[in-house]
Amino acid sequence: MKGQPSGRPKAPEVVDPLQEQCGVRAALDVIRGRWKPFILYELHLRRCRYSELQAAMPQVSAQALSKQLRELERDGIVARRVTEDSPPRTVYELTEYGWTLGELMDRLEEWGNDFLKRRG
Amino acid sequence: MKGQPSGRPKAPEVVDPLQEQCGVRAALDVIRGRWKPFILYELHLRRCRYSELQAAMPQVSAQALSKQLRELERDGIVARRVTEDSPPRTVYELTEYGWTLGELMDRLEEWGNDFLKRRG
DNA sequence: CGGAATCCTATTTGATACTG
DNA sequence: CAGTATCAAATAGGATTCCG
Repeated sequence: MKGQPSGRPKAPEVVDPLQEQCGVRAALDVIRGRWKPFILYELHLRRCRYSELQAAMPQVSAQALSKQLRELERDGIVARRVTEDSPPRTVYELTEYGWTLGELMDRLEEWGNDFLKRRG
Repeated sequence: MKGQPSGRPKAPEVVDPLQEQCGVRAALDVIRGRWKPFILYELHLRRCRYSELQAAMPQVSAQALSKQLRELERDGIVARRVTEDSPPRTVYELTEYGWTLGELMDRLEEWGNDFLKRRG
């Protein structure tokens, strides 16, 4: 999450350092965006061009896709690469660090699927 | 650097990204709230009364705490129990199912702490 | 004490249009 | 193709107040 707790205009801001340094929060912030799990899923299957990602997720708007990709880039999960071919192509792929999310995503999916089953 | 990606996600066979039945999304929705990780952390240490949770998280408002607790209740993670004592006390505790989140939370924390270290 | 109701702000997401 | 700009809508979270 960006910066400080934002909704406290009047009170003097005391930010609990433990809170900002919380690993769980940090991890959630990285993967939390609405489309990020899907982006990660697609990119774990193959490198993708922007338009391929759009095609794989027809419901995401261009703007939303851009934003989530930039955030994933900023966080070192995804790399944007322009190929040397002609015509050059923009491709997105997981960074090496991005691949370390794999196990975590597996757990999330595992727990989440069980949750969905229980909830019916 | 690390060698080859060690945690390569096992590709779930067929995932329709359009479907809202995505396990990852479901899991994230359960734990995503701003205070939920902290609530889960506190409750994994001990049963807590409402006011104890407030004391443990001085920055959360009563309204926000209520809301997150109700959501966790709805999702079967947390149980609200009123004791038979006099005066009666309201206590919150993890359900049995709630405890199954433990491993997932550990992974999140682990990855997140590494992320924070890298980011400096 | 343990909340619910109300109101308000900030962040997130989406829709649409436009550009190199 | 690969985005950006702009605006509108939805949502999350906080502050304050009030109640049993």
